[in-house]
Amino acid sequence: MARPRTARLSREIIGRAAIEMVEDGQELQLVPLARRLGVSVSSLYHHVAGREGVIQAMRQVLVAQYIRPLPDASDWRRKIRQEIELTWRMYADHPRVLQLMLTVVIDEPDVLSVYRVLTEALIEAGLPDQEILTTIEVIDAFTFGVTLDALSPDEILDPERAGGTLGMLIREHPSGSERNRRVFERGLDLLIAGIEARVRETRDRESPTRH
Amino acid sequence: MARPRTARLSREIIGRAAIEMVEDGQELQLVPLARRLGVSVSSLYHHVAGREGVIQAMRQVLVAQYIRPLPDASDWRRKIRQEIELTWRMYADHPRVLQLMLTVVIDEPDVLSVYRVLTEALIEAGLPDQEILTTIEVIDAFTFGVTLDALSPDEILDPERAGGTLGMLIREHPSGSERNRRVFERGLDLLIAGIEARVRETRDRESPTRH
DNA sequence: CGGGAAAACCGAAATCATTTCGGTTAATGT
DNA sequence: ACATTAACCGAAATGATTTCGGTTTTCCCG
Repeated sequence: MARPRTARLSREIIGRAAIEMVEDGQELQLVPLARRLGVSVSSLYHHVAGREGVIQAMRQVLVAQYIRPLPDASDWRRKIRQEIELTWRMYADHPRVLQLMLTVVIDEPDVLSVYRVLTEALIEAGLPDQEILTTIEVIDAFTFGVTLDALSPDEILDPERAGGTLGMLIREHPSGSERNRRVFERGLDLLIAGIEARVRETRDRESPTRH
Repeated sequence: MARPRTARLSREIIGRAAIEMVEDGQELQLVPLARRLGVSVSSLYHHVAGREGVIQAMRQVLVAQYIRPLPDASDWRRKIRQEIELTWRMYADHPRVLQLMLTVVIDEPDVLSVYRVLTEALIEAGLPDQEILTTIEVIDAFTFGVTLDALSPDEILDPERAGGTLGMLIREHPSGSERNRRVFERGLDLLIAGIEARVRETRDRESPTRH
C-alpha cells in the first residue's frame, strides 16, 4: 500500500488515540497504537518523533482542550484560583498522561500566560515585587504536587499500622478523586491566606505606626 | 568465570552505582551499569528484580542516607520544617533519581513516621481534627512539587518574550538550586502562615465574642 | 497540462534493552 | 566430605523502538 487518497494520520489524531489508549489502561506502545489507528508502526514516524513525540502530541491535545483565556476576575484571589484550576483539572482528568509526561522533556511550555496572570494578581494583592516570582513558583510547585498526589494509591496509609489519632483520622478520610479535590482546594486556601498574611506583614514593616 | 571468592555485588552496591550513573547524566541502563560494576548483566538479577529493582535499591540507599529520626522540637512550626526538610533535601540533592522513582511503584513507603510527626504538630497548632489529614497531604504535595521544580530547566521563561513587569522580575530572579531553595522556604512560610490563619478562624467561629 | 518534488504510507531489517536459562565454580553447613 | 545454595557468566530469547528503501498519490510550478 502507498499514499492514501486522504491522510489517515496527523499529530492530533495520533495524540488523541494515544490518550484513549493509556486511558484504557494500556501501556503506551507503538505497535498497539498503530494497530488501533489501522496503520503500520513506521507510518507514525512521519508525523511524530518516535515515542517521545507521541507523548508531546498527547500533551498538545490536552493543552488545546483545557487551557483557554479566562474572563478577568475582579478579585486577585479568584484570579489565582481560576488560573490554577485549569491546569489541575487537566491533569486530574488524565493522570496516566501526566505520568508519561514526567519522563519526557517538555519542549515548549505554555506557562507564560499563566505566569502573566499570576503576576498581575499578586501585584494587585500588594505583594512586594521581589517576592512575586518565587511566590508564583510556589503556587506552581503546589499545583504540580497535587496532580501527582492524584497518582498515588489510596492505601499508602494503613489505619491499623498507624494507630492512635492518625489511625482514626485515616478511617474517616475520603479517598480517590474526592481526596485529591480537597487537597487542591485546601492547599490553595492555605497559600492564599499565607499570601494575605505576608502582605500584611510587609505593610506593617513599612509603616509600623498603623498597627 | 564462576562464583568469586568475595561477592562483588549486593543490593546496596548496585544501588550506589546506579545513583552515580544517573548523577553523571547517563541513562539508567543495565548494560552500562553492569560494565561500571565490572560484572555481567545477568548477574544483577541475582540481587535485584530487574531494572525496577535497581530503582528500588537506589531509593533504599537514599532513604538510609537521609531519613533519620529527629530530636523533638518545641515549636510545631519548627517540627513541620525539620521533618519536611529531610525529604526535600534528599530529592533536591538527587533530582534525577526522583524522576526515575516516579515511574516505579513504591513498594514500602516510609511516610508513616513523617505523618505521625506532622499530625502531632498540627494538633499542637490547634487545627481541628477533621482538617489535619488533608493539611498534611497539602504539605506533602507541596514538598513533592518543589522537588520536581528542581528538575525543570531554568530557562523556561525568557525575559524577552515575557516583557513588562514579569520580564523585569525574571531578569533579577535567581536560578538553579538557589531558586529551588527559595521556593521551598517561601512555600513552607506561606503554608504555615496559612495554617495559623486557619486556626485563628476556626477558634473565632467557636467563640465569636472574643473577636 | 506535464513533470518533478514532496508527502503518506508500508514491510522488513536493524538496533537496542531487558529478561531468562543452563552451566560453572566457590562457599556453607551438617 | 558431600549435598545444597550462592554468585557469577555467556548466549539466546523476547519485545520494543527506530531506520531504510520502495510505492503510490498529491501538489505545485513552469
